[in-house]
Amino acid sequence: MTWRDLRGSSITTEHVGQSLVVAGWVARRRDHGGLIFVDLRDEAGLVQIVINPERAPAAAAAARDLRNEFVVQVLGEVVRRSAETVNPNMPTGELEVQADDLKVLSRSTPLPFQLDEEGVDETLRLRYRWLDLRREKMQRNIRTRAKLLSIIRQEMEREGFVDIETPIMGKPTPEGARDFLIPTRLQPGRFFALPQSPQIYKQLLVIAGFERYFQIARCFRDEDLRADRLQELTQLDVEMAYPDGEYLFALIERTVGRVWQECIGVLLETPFPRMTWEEADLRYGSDKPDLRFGLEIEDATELTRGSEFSVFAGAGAVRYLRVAKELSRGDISKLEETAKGWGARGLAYVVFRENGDVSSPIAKFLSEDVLAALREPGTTVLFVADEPREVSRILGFLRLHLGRELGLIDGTAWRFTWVTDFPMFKWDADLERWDAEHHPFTRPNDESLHLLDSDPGAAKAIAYDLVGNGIELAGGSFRIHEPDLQAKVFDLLNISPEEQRSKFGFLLDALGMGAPPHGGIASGIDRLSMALLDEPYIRDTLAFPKNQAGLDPMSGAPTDVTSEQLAELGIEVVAQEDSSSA
RNA sequence: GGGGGCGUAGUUCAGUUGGUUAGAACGCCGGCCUGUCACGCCGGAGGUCGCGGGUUCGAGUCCCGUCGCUCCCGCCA
Repeated sequence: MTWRDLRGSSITTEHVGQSLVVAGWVARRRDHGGLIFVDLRDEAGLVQIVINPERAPAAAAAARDLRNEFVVQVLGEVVRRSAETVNPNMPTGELEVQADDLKVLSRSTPLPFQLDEEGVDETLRLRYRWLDLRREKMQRNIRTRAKLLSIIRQEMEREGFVDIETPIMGKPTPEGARDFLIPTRLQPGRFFALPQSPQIYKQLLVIAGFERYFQIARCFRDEDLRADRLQELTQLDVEMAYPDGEYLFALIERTVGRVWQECIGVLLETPFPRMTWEEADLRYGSDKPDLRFGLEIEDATELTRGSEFSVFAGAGAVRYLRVAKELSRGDISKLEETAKGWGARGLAYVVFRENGDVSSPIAKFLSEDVLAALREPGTTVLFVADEPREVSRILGFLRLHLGRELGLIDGTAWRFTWVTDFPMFKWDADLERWDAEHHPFTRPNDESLHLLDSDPGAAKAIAYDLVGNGIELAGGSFRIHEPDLQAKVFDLLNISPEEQRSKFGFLLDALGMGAPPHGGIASGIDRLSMALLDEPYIRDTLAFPKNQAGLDPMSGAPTDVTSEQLAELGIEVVAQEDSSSA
């Protein structure tokens, strides 16, 4: 007799009556009615194996010692059980395999945690990641991520984008995040850096004549980790010559649309709506607005200009959120504390009661006209007054906070939007200089070119982000392709000509040798997976993540190295936090 | 760098105003039952209450310190 080998795939009703070889982990074993029942766990879930000692004495003997998580291989016939004997709540379904033979392929020690248990300590999960990954949710996450990557590659290749790898060991970058540095034996005392992004390489590739480039690139940043932040991340990197914004947006919309539909069966409405950065800032206090709920920011700067309330009268902007509810004093003072944590100086409020009363410590400073203009019975108005960007920032935080606290967010909705026309620069008040909002290679739009000299803060970039449910999922820009314009932007960013030469000389040289207009977009695959899977922890979109301290509990990396290794590299470790002997 | 939370059995947790021998569930080991499926029943093993110090007649519990994990702020062009 020939056996059909079904190891690695799953049994369906089509297999009824056939003899098969199946294999998997033993999830449970039960003895009953003289029979031995074994639930095998494989990719598809659980399959029940029944061993009758009279029919298969050898299999029964082999199954006697089975405990959890042995790997076994079973030869047997698939049977469908009669309807009246099937318990509708049965996890193993209506099919079972009647075993003729059973072989233990691999044994297991008792597991450090149970695979069906929720809330297991993350360090333990990471320490035994190979077990953690056997769990249904992790299987789904990792497999879905693979599908996402596959769809992205298909779409990019269909459009003629060429997949080109760029160096992992590169030049340390002066701007942006902290670099991971790599010493090298051949050049003691000198360091490579891991790339924070292939930004300059991709520009060079387009300048080199690869008019459409893409890469699924690994990027590294030596910054603190968060629930939604990694040090080592994966990014779809796209760049093209003669860029066309509409084309790029449509490309991303089509790709994201396919991903959502084929991975989770959600049909996204495209094209995605768009708003300018300024609009996002004014209405949502954020450059990544969560559009799953309203609660938009309203402006009262003009309305309160003549107010006797000095905080309002002297502020650069007075804006407010209107909550459709009469908040209590306690609620409001809690909100004020929270807002102060974000740097708010205070939180003025007016409660318009259903009965027409007005409760507010500042009402006496506001004219009847002002109150009449704001009046909406049964609502609470929360004001923040300060410089415009502060007001935006604080109300943006407050809006999200209230959205969560008041349960305004529709957890089933998918709301995507493009945010366009980012500012070129933001003012760093501490260092008293301009910083690039996006990065130093971003192109100002044509209308903003003349503002670079007169009013850099007002200059807008050809830069855009894709935001989904308040998460930044992609971002890109058109780049500067003229060396003189690039030098001018470097000047504005307070990078001296000498620094420009030493740090970016090769880019300036390349731009000076016939660089075509170019631009592109990049998308964080980890964040995209998070959004797609509705997974609050970015680490659970990855097979082998580091923990929040940047350590790998499984391998123990990073570790000490021998003094010989250090000597070869010409490195001396001066001060070492002594955590090993504690 | 700063703030919050957590740390008790292999795992997830409970543990009262400080009070005898620190408990439960699951897992593990042994036995029984016998078309079971979160099987059921009986029995058993398993603990430096993260670590150090203090207060007290007495500390899992209170205080101080410290370590680890986690969430947040800073930071992440």
